[in-house]
Amino acid sequence: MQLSEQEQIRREKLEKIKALGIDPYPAPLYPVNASATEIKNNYQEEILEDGTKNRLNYQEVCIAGRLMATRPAGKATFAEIQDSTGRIQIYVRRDDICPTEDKTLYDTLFSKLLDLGDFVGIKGYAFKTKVGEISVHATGFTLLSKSLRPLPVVKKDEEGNIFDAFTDPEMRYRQRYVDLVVNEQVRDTFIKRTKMMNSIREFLNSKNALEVDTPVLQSIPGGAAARPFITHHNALDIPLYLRIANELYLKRLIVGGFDWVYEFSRNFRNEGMDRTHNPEFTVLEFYVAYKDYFWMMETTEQLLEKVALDTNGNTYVQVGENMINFKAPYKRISIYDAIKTYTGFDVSEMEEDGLRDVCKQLKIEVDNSMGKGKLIDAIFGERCEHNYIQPTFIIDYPVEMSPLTKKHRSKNGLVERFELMINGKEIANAYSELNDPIDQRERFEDQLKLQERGDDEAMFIDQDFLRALEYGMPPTSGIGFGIDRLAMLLTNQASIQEVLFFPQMRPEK
RNA sequence: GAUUCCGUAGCUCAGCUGGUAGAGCAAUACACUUUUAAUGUAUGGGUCCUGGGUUCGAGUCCCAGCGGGAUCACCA
Repeated sequence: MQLSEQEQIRREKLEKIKALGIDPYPAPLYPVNASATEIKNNYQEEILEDGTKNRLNYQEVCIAGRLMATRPAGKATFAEIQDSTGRIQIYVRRDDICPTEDKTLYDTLFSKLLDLGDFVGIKGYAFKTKVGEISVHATGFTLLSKSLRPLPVVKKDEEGNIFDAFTDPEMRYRQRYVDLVVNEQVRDTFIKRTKMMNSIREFLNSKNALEVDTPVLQSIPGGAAARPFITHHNALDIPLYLRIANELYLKRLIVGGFDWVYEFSRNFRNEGMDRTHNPEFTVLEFYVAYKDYFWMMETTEQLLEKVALDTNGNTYVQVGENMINFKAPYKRISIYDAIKTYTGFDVSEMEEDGLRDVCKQLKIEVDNSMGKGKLIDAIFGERCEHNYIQPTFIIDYPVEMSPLTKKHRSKNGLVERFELMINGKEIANAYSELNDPIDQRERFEDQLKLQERGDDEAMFIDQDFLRALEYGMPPTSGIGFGIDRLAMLLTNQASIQEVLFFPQMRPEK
C-alpha cells in the first residue's frame, strides 16, 4: 500500500504517542456529560456590579468529538471540537493543562502529535471569549482515537460562505463517512429522513396499525410489474427472488384477520439506475380492512400534512423552483380528464386502435406489446404527469393497467385506484383492493396473455395468493408510498443518492 | 444500454496553439498566552485514472478501457 506523505507522518506520530506511554486507542469509556450545541444554547453568565463575570452553568463539562480546526497562538491554542450535535470552540492554555514543570502534554502531545480528525475528550468549563463566542476552557484532554487519514478541510467564514467544499459526488457516495463528517447539510438531510420515518410510524401507530415484517426472499416475485433480482437457495435447490413488492403478503395478513398492517419494505428491482432510481429502495405499504380508496385519499392527506409539519415545521416545502404545500385536501382528477386537459383527446371510450392513433398524433413512441392500459399510461406519463406540481390525486385508472385493483363501483372499464402526484412525479399508488378471487384469477390470466405478447414486466401468477383470497378477504384499501422520493421532496434533493446513505455504485477496482 | 461532459498533490481547483507541474487550504519547521477562513517566515509533497498510439517531445492530440456526473430509454 502506497501511503501519502501526510499518512506516513500520521503513522509516525502514532508511534511517538505510543512511545510516550499513551494508548492512541484507549478502551475505557469517556464520561461525556455535555454536547457542543447544548452548551452553546444554554450557557449563562452574569456580570457583577464590579464588572467581573460570573459563570453560571456548565462549569464541569466533559465533551468529546473530532478535532476539526486549530488556531495556535504560542502557549495557548483555540481549537474546534465537532460532536454529533455540531462544533464548539475550545481554549487550551499550556499552563492550565501542564501545571508542573513538565510541558510535554501541551508542547508535544497536543501541539505536535494531534491531527485534524483525531477524536479527543476535553474536560473543562464553559465560558464566553472576549469576542463573545461560547467556548470550553480545557483543564485536561484525552486522546480517544487517532486518525490516520487526513479529512478534506472545509472552511466557513462569518457569513457562512463555504470554502473548498467536499463536493465530488463519487467520493461523497463511496466515502459517505467522510461526507457526513465534513458536510453538515448532508447530516441534516439524513436526520430529516429519519424524522420523516418516525412521523409516519407515529401516525400509523396512533391509529393502531400493526407494523409487520414479510419475506424479502420470495419464490414468486409478485405485487408489481418489474424485473427481479434472482438468487438460489442451496439447501432447497430452488431459485428465489428478492422482492419487488410486498403487497401480496400484506394482503394475506388482512385475510388472516388483521385490519391495519404496514411495512417499510426494502424492494429490489433489476432495472436502470438514475437520479430517481436505485436498485434497492424503500416503499411504505399499508392495507386497511373495510375501507375504500376515497377513505384512503383522506388518510393520505392527513398523513402527509403531519409528516411535512413534523419534518420541516411547515406544510410548505421548497422543492427546486417550486413551493409545494402539503396542506390537505388535495385535488382529485380522473386520468381521462387529465388526458383531455393536456392533450385535448377524449380517450375514455377508445379501444386499443384508437389509442394507438392518438399516440401517433401526439408523437408518443409505442410498441406492439403494449395493451390498452400501457398506452393510456404512456399518454399520461408523457403529457400530463409533469404538470401536477401541487399534490394531486389522479383517480380511476383503466382496468388493464391495474391487475390487483377492484373494478369501479359505477364506471365501466375503470378501477378504483389513485396515484398521488407531487412535483410532477408519482409519490403514492393506492387501490380499493381486488378481493374477488375469481376476478383476480382472470386478471392474472390477462397478465399472462400480455407476457405472451412480449411484455416482460407482466405479473406472475401467485396461486397461494389466490387461495388466500378464496378463503375471503374483507373489502380493503391499500397504498404504497415511495419513501425515498418523499424524502427527496421533504429535503429538497434532486437525486435519490442524496437520501440514501450508501447508494449503489460500481465496485472500486 | 445510448449520448455527452469530467478524472492533475490529502481536499478544492489552475495548467493557452504540445516544450518536462502550479495556487489556496491541509502537512512539516520556527515565532506568537483570547483566536475564529487566525497570522508571519521557511520547507516538503504528484503513477497528471489505466493501457496503447502520433510526435524529437504528451497532463495537453488520437484510440481503447475503467470510474463518476448529466440527459435519454426501462422503471418507483
